[in-house]
Amino acid sequence: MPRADAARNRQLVLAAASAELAAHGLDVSMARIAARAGVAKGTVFNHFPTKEDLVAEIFEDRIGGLVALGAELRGADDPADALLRFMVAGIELQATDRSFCEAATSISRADPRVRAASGRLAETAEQLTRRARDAGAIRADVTGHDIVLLFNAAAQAAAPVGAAAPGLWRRYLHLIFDGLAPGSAHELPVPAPTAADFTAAASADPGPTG
Amino acid sequence: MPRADAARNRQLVLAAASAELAAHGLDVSMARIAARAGVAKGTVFNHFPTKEDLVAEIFEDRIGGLVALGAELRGADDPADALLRFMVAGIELQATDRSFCEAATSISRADPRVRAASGRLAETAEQLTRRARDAGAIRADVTGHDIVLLFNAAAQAAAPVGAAAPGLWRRYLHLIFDGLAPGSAHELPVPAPTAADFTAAASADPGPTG
DNA sequence: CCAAAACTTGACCACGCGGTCATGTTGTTC
DNA sequence: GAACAACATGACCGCGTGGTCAAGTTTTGG
Repeated sequence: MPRADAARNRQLVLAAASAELAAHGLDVSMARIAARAGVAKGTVFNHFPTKEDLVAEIFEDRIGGLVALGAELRGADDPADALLRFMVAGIELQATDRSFCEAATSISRADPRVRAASGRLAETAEQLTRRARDAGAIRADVTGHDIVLLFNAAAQAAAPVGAAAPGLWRRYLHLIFDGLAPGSAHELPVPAPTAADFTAAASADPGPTG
Repeated sequence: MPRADAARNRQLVLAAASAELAAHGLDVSMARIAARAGVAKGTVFNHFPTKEDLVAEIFEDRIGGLVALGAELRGADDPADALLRFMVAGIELQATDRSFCEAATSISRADPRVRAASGRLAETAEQLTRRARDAGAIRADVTGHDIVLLFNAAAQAAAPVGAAAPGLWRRYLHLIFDGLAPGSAHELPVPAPTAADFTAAASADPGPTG
């Protein structure tokens, strides 16, 4: 059993890291996180042997939250609305968390815990998508993987203007949602990505430093 | 007049930097660029007093290419097709160039040359958008700024799978384009961003390192 | 109350970064 | 070809990073 103060410090570090990552992205230094937590740098490394470990734990938690929400929404009355709410949550995560929107393209997809959580997220998205599709609310050629990737689309579209137009991502979410409607659907020129594409990308991606 | 070999070296550095930035993103070291160019590190700093200068020059050039293409397309027969081609070019720039897709959110929007080029790009996008709108090819509530921001949307949506599914961005471009159609347009919940939003974001954005 | 285990601490290390500069080399000019 | 300016070079600097560790401090079980 861990010591009482150690457990408390662990939570302090997690909270500090979460806040710093959200505010400044993946490039925050461990020293800065330690300072915010009110502990020494060594203490941080005591609880998390490496920076990647810390980040992975936070990411796992955040993705887990999304998965939980998705599970709730699976029982909602209106499948289209459920899917929309799911997307809102996913995009909001990226729009309000700098590290999260960076991470979509890079690091920590290599971590097994994060990859497992991402897998669960994809599955949840798939189920919500299927329900919406079966209800005729969205076009037939869109998959759960598409939905997860479209999180990035809306969040990153609004990212360049940042805090100057805080809710701008909603504009692009709804624009994309109109594109998901079955009404004006033209045939898409490229097949949807498969789970294998994601794993291949995660292992092949050399990260920012080639 | 510059010396002959100096001019040649300058081009070598620009070419090397362009390739390295595209391959490895904004985080490439100046040493690496110098090595690729076959010159010493000091030579790079001789021609470009700072890393930001080098990057800005390359960005200015790339954006300039897009603007030139947009000017051509302004005279095309089919306004909707012209807009689509313009978007293809813009997204392709981001999809094939790592630094470019990172830069959308951060650095070097502070550089006056890059900002000027971005301004010209926005203007070009506005004109192409107006033509498509006047022709009834796209919904009325979409602006040129939207179009530029949607470059990010499609490129970043496909980014996580990276090289595992090379043309995937085309899928999301067409999905977004379906959302741009006037047919299934629902009212968007947030107004389009203004030019002021961009300038405010550029000056307020603290960059990756808070 | 005490000793052993758990934990914290901050100085410390090696490294790679952007950037500088004295020195040597090369292209240019008359 | 000489002499000067323009340029190339790579050792070097300060800095911040992720990560380590011996020594000191606390909590805990008996």
